[in-house]
Amino acid sequence: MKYISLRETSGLSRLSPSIEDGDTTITTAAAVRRLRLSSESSQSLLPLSALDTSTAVSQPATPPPFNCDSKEEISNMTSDSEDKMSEDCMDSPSVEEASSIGKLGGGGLLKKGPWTSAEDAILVDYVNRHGEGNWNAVQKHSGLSRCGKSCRLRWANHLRPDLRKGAFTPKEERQIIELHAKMGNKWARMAAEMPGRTDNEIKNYWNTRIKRRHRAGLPIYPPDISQALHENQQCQNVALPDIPASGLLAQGLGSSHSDSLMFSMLHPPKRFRESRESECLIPCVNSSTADYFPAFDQYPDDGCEKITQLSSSILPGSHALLNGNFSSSEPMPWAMNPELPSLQYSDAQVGSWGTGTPSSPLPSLDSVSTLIQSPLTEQAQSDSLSRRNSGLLEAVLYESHTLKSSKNSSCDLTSNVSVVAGDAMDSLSQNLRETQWEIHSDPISPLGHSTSSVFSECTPISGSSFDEPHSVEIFPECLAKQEAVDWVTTKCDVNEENANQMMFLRPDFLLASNWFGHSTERGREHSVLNDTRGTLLGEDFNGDCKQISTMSVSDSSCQKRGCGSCSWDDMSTACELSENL
DNA sequence: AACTCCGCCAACCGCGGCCTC
DNA sequence: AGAGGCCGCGGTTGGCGGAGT
Repeated sequence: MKYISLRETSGLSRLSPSIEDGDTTITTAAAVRRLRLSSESSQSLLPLSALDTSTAVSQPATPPPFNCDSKEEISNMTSDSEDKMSEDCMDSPSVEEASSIGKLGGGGLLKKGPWTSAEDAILVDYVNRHGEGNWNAVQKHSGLSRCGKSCRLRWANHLRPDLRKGAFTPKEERQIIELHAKMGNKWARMAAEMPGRTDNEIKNYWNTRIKRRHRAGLPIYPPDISQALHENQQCQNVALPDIPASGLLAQGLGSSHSDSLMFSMLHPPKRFRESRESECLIPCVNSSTADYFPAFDQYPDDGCEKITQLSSSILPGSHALLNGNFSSSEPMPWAMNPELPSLQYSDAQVGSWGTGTPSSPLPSLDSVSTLIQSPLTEQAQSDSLSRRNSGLLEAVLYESHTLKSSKNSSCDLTSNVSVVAGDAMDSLSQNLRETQWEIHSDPISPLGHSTSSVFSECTPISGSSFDEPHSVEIFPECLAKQEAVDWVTTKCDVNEENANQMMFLRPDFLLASNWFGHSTERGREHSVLNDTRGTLLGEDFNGDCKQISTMSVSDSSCQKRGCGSCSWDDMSTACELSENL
């Protein structure tokens, strides 16, 4: 027989785990009644077997006297809710707090802090009589000195009869991971997928899990999920190249501004009352995820921590993790790679794009959102893990590869350079595919030294969001980069129809063009360009860029188009040129 | 036993969307 | 159209309790 200790004085919430212990699941509302029953018997220990969960929902119109966690409270209980509140507050541990905020109830200042069982009972009673919603009326009509928000939160997180309290089961943990992989930090959506669980629970679980794993230097997601989503990405996001240049630019260079633009455009609305439109954002994940993560069971909870010890420094590029602050609005390290298009391109994508999938429809916003939120992983991680395997290089190579295919003969990109680049890309991709996580520990790029340092000055590129304040704090250059990007994006009126024309705005395209290469030739005029380039891509970029530029300039379809002489401070010219393409 | 550190989690806060007037 | 209220979501905070020293 299990007993619930009633020594707790800070509300019911901390009783819940005890109640939940074992397979028994009862609601907190039921616990209210339990406590009431226990108070009547004046027992300090309540036998669980005596609990009756069936009565949790039906509350009497006038709550009978009930226990407020202490015998003193019991003796002070009256049938009047406000009196109960007063007594409860006087006896509750939050009395100091309550007194510190002034008069309680009756239109006075609203109480804050932990809920007492008396308040819980009042709220439960009110909801049972009037139903959910109209939370501001609770305070008016029930005597509770709590704001509507607080009432709603308390009800939703603790008093709802259909809540499942207690620790997450391994199955639920797996589900959370999968859902997070699919949705990012959409806790409410995740909670909707997990009946009986609240967004707060899930959020807390995730945050603590992230912290734990971060401390352990382990990846957030088990390799299986990474692999599954990676594969998923292959069959989902084949049309990214068709995304307007503005989007890619925003993606590629990221920033608080362009990022927000992108997210406002690409992320589904916060609310999705109408439907679960995103049910199939990642069909493979969504549908019977266990099928897609067959090996995940071997990583219950922290089981996967046993794996990938090889990645001693996980996601060094993730500023969130680096900071020990897991903040949210960014997708998780790999659920958030809107920053660089290159990081979004899986090897398979590159392959599929390279081989051309012209019929591929433009992804829906949701799918794009999914792409941004969930994908990338090995590559992004390897990118971030590997100083030698910058995503930028892949972007350049990819772009070269893509241009070769998409432009066909019109743009003769089938030069040796392109072939070499494509081969290198294939090689790199193959390497990535084969080595998977191992690459993290020893990511020897087939391209040897590369643009490794390109992004070293701006870590967010390797898998984090730009919209975090601390990212700016740590990487002040990002601000300047953002400004440059903003400037570019605002200077040129980009629309989807001109996406191809505006391709030159894509950073990878820029890299492949001779814009940068010519910068030195034009002397001081292009100091701005140099600065911008350095700002955008990091100081170390220059050296690496020369190589890239040299590579690309040789075939330089861009050069033929005459856009090689554009400078960042003359974007109107660039726009004009784009129109003439 | 006393103290500190850390994890967990309930609750608060700010923001933004929706709805009504 | 827009102002205000309501509601929900996501991020953050602070308290509690357990573990470690």
